[in-house]
Amino acid sequence: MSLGIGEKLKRLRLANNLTQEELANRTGLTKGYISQLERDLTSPSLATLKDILDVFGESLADFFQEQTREPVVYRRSDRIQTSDSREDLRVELLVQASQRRDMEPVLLTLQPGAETWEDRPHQGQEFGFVLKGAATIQVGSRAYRVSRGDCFYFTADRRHKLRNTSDRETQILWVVTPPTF
DNA sequence: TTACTGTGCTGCTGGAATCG
DNA sequence: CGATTCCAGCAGCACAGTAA
Repeated sequence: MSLGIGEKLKRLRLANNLTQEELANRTGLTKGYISQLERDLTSPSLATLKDILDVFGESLADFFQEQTREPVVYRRSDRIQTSDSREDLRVELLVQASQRRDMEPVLLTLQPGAETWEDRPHQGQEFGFVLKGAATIQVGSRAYRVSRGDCFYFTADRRHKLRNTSDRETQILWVVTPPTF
């Protein structure tokens, strides 16, 4: 969630212990106009915005970079279930889509006997950590059994898939790079 | 193509009203 | 009573329409 220009300007002003009137005096604007800006009832020209930011010692670049900075924390409620999900297999994106991502962390929840789709060879690597349960991961012609606390890491240049071979629900934190979801 | 005119939009002002 | 909001209005600019 990014703040609007008005809210951001208000925070800057309050952080600098200025009233709207004081800021107006320093920028050569009027206090009424400052009020409108802070409530997003109007938007400043580039020159005016620069004048205001000069008072706070902040550049236009810093101001807008802050506006578009991506979140650091992703909550449980932010998770998105992908269309790959089925009744016996849940695939949840832990981090919302972004153009700048280099990896894709996913939470896989497999019911007993459930199997993922078979992934074709592709560039990049895959990493998984078994949070609970146990499973068999097949990479190329070989199969490896992993259980809670184990992890796996392989180059994705061979066909690979995962199957819950235990009689309990199995949950795996899976990180794919580059993102494919 | 150029010049003129009307219109609408936007950034901003200034002072009165309201709020806490 | 200081801080903030409201609001009518002004200036400048872009743009479309029209006449020459």
